[in-house]
Amino acid sequence: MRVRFAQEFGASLFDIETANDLKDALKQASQRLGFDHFALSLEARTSDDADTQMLLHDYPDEWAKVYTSFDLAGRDPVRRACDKAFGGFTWERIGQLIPMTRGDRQMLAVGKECGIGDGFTIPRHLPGMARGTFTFAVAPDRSLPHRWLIAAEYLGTLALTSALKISGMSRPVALPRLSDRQRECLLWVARGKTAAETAIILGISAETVIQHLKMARERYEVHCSQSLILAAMFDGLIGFGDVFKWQGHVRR
Amino acid sequence: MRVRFAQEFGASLFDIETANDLKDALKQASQRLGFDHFALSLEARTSDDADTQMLLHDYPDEWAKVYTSFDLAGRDPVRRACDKAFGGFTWERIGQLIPMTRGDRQMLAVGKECGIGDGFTIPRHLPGMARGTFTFAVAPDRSLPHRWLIAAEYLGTLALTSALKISGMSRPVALPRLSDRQRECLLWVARGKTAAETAIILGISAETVIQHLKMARERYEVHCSQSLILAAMFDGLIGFGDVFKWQGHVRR
DNA sequence: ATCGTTATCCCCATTTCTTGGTATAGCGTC
DNA sequence: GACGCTATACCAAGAAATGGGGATAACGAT
Repeated sequence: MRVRFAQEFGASLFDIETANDLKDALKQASQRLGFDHFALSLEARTSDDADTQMLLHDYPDEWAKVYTSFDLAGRDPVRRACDKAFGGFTWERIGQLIPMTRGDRQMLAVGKECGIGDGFTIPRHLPGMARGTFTFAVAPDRSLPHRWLIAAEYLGTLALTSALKISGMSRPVALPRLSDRQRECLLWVARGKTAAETAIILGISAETVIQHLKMARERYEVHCSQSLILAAMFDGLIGFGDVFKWQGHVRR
Repeated sequence: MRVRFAQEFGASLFDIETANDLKDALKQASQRLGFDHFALSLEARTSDDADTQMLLHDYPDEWAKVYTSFDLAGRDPVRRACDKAFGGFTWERIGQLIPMTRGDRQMLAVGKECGIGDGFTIPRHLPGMARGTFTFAVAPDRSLPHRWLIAAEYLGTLALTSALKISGMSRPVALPRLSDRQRECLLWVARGKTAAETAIILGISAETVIQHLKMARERYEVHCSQSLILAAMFDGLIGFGDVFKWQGHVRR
């Protein structure tokens, strides 16, 4: 029974200490569950140094080559859907999670040509700390083992937890802190106001607003307002609710 | 068999449209899985209204009263642990996830006095959009059904997904559609590139990039790049994963 | 065959942002 | 009292975005 296997396998994961061992174990486990391929991707913000990135997979070389050389990561619909789902999703459901462009469909088609048919992807996020996905995939002529997706999701979660442990990420990085005024200015800019408009709204000089934004950018070590807004939003300093709700009525 | 039950129950969740129906269903399901209590908490940032907060539970009145009146949410070790775990965790494992203070232990003890013994909590996050937890708990004299925690985690995830659907609702059509090129330009701008830099990256003229962005703004009926980025991100056209490197550019 | 969409390119005028400075004042801490 | 942080305000130069005009070509669908 697959669920029991997943449980036992999960227990064995706790002894794993290197990425290579993890990869081997995952390759075995994914096939045992009825999949042809797996891919684990983890991005964690570690203490002071750079961020940790881990990518383990047994995708066909062809696909990996196409994916990296054509910079497909930037247009991967699977990755975008990961920001919309609490739990694992089969790729046929992506269209329900996000709007699919023609290019998106084409990308999935190219994947099929390279040996990646249908897939099941598990997204996991720790705000401001880590983001990971685990994908199980089957060859184009085969179908997903729907009965065992629960076991697969469990296993994927454990794999990501293990990967997080391996990547040596225990301490959270200190988030940049903005002053109240800085955040306030940032929020109005995120709402689409210019610095001058924000100044009127807050009842201060436009130069001051510019100064606050300047300081905020310095703290986040970015050099444009777009990056500042997205970084602050990623860290939870501002949210879509803050940005959209003030508009009074529904955007859609 | 519990896993099959969880699957069937999960399917039934998709028809639920109100929080009350969800609560009734979850009460039944949690008991069927061998738990005494459940609690679902969801903070979602939707376009409708303000931020949505949903709290469904069948905890003893006493505990609910203590929890809210003493504002324990701010110092709840379970909540803190939720920021550290990719998957569900039993409360006995909290100490491995976060440092436990005396006050933390005391809080769990108070919970026991109110009828909440051991628990299993499932944390789920969608950066910038939603944060939710689902907890299964048993009475102080009973122990968690460890064999069915996999089914429980699956069920909890579906419940959170359902809650998100209920709170956000309204996913009609009318999503502005961007062409692939427009989206591509938008993505690079969201990554902090200027139009000129984007032009070099894409191998086209800067004027063309500006034109694509112009068209994209018109389709979304906004007049600045900030609003365009946020709107596109809200719709899932681009995601945090797309923005924060996967190409070697590190956000510190 | 025409229409709509997409992608590409160009010009111009104006506004806004970004970066580099400087400066005063209040507030709390050591 | 000195120090650090915050909020406020100003100046100047250059880079970038925005909004208003254009145009050509390829492609697919009606």
